[in-house]
Amino acid sequence: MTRPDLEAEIGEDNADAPPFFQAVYRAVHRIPRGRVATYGDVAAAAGSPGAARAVGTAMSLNQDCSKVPCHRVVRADGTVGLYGGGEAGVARKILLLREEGVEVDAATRRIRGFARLRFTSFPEQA
DNA sequence: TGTGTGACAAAGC
DNA sequence: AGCTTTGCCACAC
Repeated sequence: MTRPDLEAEIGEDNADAPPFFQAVYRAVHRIPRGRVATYGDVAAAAGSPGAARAVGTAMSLNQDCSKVPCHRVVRADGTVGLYGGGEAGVARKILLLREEGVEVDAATRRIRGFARLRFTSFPEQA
């Protein structure tokens, strides 16, 4: 993949990130609107099953939210998890999800119909 | 090389 | 249904 292609996919700034982070960003880029994936799902798609924690680190350093919709990456227990900016960030994450039709319980922060909305069929990487 | 750091996860209680 | 270990991984220093 050429650099311009990479920049178009994950953003110019993200194109300088370490290899694993780039793989993560490319995977997250593929999560369809209105669907969600867990940190573990993304780790597996990026080629490192079990690296869920490292995915969280990658998300926290994401430089281009328009190309890498990290609000669609949630916890395996069905709760939305964290987001940059502390509590206000989490509120923003919930809002973004709601805008694409993903309903989140305000009290428990659990995604309604999580199993149904969970996206795992990432295309196999070239 | 070794250590510390998390937007996690599964198991134990 | 919750809270607390314990294990995990890639990365930065």
